[in-house]
Amino acid sequence: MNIKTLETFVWIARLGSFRATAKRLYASQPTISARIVSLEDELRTELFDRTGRKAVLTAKGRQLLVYAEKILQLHSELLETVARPDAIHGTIRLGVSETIAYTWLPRLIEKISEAYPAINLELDVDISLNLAGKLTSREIDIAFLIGEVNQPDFVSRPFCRYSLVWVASPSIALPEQPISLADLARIPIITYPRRSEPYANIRSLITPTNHPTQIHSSSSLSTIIRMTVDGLGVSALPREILTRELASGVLREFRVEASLPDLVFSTAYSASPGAGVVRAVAELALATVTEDNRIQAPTTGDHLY
Amino acid sequence: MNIKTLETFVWIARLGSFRATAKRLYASQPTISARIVSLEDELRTELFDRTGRKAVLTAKGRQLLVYAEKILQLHSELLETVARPDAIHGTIRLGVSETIAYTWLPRLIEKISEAYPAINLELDVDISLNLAGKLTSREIDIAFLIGEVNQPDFVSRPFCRYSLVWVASPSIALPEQPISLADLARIPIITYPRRSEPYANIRSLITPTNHPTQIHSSSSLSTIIRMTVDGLGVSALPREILTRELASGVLREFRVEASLPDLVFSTAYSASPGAGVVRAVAELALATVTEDNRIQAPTTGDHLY
DNA sequence: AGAGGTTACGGGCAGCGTAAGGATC
DNA sequence: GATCCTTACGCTGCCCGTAACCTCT
Repeated sequence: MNIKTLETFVWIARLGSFRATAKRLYASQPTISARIVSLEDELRTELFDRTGRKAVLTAKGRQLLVYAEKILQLHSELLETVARPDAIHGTIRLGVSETIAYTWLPRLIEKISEAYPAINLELDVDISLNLAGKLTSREIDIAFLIGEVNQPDFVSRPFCRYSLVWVASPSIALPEQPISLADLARIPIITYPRRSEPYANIRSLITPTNHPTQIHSSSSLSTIIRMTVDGLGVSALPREILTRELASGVLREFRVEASLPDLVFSTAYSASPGAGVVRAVAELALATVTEDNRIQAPTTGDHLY
Repeated sequence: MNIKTLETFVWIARLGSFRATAKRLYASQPTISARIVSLEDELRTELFDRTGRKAVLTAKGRQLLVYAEKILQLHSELLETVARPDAIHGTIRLGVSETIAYTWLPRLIEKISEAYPAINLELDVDISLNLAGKLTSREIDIAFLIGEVNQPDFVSRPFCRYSLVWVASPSIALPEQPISLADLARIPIITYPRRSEPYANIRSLITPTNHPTQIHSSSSLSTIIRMTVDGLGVSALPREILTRELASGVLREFRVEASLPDLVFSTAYSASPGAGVVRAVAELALATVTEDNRIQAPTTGDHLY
């Protein structure tokens, strides 16, 4: 019995599937089978019922799960405590919403590589709704997303807030004074994808005007910015991702009578034990934000993508 | 990192020696070295200071020890709980005083092989004083001995009691009535080794008579019996080891005015974690005694040695 | 010199991936 | 038939023991 085998066992218990575990642990499916067989041989007990679509724990398997999770928990605590940071290795799957990717993600990644040079990061940029789904299906280990993940077994903590500013190309004539919602509704709006919180906020903002406003949405922030710069519409975005465009004058800020709610981002990750490194990364993320005590623009003006 | 490596680490910490650990774990000394080197490489930390006569833990090593012992503890609990009994394997070093070896040790061994067929037993028959020493130096895992082991980190529980009967060869003329201590002191006495509790008890029994009694002692119970049968002296032994001799009439019981204290045996083993199987064997030993609710003679009249 | 740990090296076996073979829905 | 796990098999790499070497007391 070794720790790798116990980890395999725990992941099968979590995912209900040998195949998914193989993918999760970057191994072939027969390898996963072999590990469990060896564990079952050693304990002379069947651990999973493989008939049926999902691998389901037997009674003995449930007993083992308790111990295995405790051992994995201790093991990862051990690594955090006694290992020198560069000895902590492995792959962490990071799910981030694009706004994060545009702002302080580069700094976070820098911090992570600095603190844990041997950790491999896998980035998955997606909208928050999908990130939450990927988190619960354990396709990613930790997410930085809009809103909170209100699932049992998941830790979710708000950690930064962006207020949105309305911007438009100078080619669109707009007054210095705040414009009314009715006026806003007559201009095409480019924003985050449908099924995202900002989209819903804008939708509910202009719905009362009863105007059939054109709303373009894109899952790519750089596309939103590009379209706005090209004068295809106006958009409401965090000021932090627009530093270059506002400085060079290709975009101009304008004001609207009604205000949009801020975007509140949280970090979320599985609360189940054995994910000490993930928790450490979450702490690092929080520290990265709080050390400046406020949100800053990325150190470089260049976008990530 | 695997459990075997952690176990190796813990044993070096306990014994202060790579070499002793190699012996303890039935491996070569370079193998032990290699395991620790690999652990140190993985954690990128030095765990032992090898200069000097003893291997001594570094600060990081002490941190690791805490986790390693917890993990080993969980691992052995896991084996006890979820493994089918015949899957529990390994070697247990059993230290027993000869009286135990003569009486219910065969039944205990039978019970152990029955409950845990894959466990290897290593027997070490010695006098109780030496057993206590071997226990603290971890040469044996569990001991069944006279008296208690009053050491920190050791569990010690009394579990059976033998009263001693005086026996002599019929060739020695002795009255039916109890004889006085003065009379007893005139006969050579054959008993347990010096530095043993029974020897001390007999010594203090006859010292008041001020008679220069001949006391023969032997570390071999069968020799004591043989000498007594041959009429070289009388002896005080548990009735349970004399069933054959008393039945065949080669020994006869006689009474003495003063009485000797009973021999109280206890089981003792290390209280430090990671020795779950040892504890299980201790429980089994207690059960073996208490199920009959009294001490019995061995099922077979034949002696072990 | 002797006790104790490290280095060097060759052999065996455990564990891996690929490919083919059931079983269940 | 699709999905999922098991079996078969060849290969790689790790881990072990032996032997020689180094380093303190």
